Amino acid sequence: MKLNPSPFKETPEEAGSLILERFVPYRLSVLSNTVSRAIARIYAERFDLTIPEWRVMAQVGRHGRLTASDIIGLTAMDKVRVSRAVARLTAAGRVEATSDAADRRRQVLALTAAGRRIYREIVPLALEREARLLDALEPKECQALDRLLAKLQARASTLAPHGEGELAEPD
Amino acid sequence: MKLNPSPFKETPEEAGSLILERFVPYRLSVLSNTVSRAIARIYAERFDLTIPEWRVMAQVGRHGRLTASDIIGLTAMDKVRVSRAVARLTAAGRVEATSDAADRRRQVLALTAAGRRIYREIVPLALEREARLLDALEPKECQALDRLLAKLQARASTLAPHGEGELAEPD
DNA sequence: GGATATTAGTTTCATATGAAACTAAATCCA
DNA sequence: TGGATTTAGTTTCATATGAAACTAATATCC
Repeated sequence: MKLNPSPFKETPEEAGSLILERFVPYRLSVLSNTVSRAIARIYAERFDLTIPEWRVMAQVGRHGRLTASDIIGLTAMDKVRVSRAVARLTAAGRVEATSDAADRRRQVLALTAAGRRIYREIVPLALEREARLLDALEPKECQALDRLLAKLQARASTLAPHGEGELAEPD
Repeated sequence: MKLNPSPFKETPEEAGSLILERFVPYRLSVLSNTVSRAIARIYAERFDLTIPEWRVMAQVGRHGRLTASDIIGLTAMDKVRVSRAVARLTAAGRVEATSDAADRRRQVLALTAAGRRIYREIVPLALEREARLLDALEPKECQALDRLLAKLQARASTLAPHGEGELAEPD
């Protein structure tokens, strides 16, 4: 299969040379980290929440009762990260874990009243941040972004070791 | 200023609710990490290089003689990360650091012969991975991606604590 | 000239990460 | 039934990270 040359290095001098600032994996990494940092700050400062914890709360807040395994499937995080996030959330009284009577290996998770309160507070803030980011784009560009992210994720998952995935650092 | 509502949650039931899988910061994070993982594997397995080291080599390989400060400006990495990457690269004999006679706080970095050899080997592999990723897109979409990444990065930098930036983890 | 403030880069320290090993509970299957 | 395998989740351990403190050299200001 002939690969589509990147449109970013069309000029002849650039063919075969690598300019990091135009290298898409690098750009994605820097962008993702800039955005994450901005959002993580809200979670951390106002709610003492890490990103893994936020993801757990987002899923439990939306879906109701979930097990850790469900969350692993829903959040692209590995089980160690989920386990630790859940441990911290339960310690903080934001999530309650009750062991499933039908299968006592499983813990069914649900937000506590305090957890729900925080959830209701965070969601608008998170949406507002996202809106502020997307506000840099025209509505059509937003739709294009949606499609591009989906296509790239699908492709990237086939290139990755395991499938899709999350890790701590980037290029 | 009225914020443009995200086009991904137009349906009324979704307004004000947050679906993580559609949340752009989350999607960016997962995509970036999937891509990074796939590329980092090449660097690590074949060359025993970390991503920070790869970035340093990419910049020194392209620009010739640079100081650590130059690299900080060019790579969105903080000085600790650059310092460690450079230390490992010099220990491995891939980069040579000579202290600048004019300002002896500075170390001027350059690839050694071994470093250049590796650099020439990696660049095509990295470009090939990028091409394989972008090959999921139409040429027009590639151009759109280029523009979207630029716009989003510009906006994100204004939302972030410091400016643009890199960190270890994401949402 | 010489005290003070900056700048380049390194080290320390506390925290986050994930692969691999582990524990406990189900499930398989003979 | 009862041993072997799988699955849910936790713990261990080695590594990566970055804020803050630090060192050394230069620039500034009087």
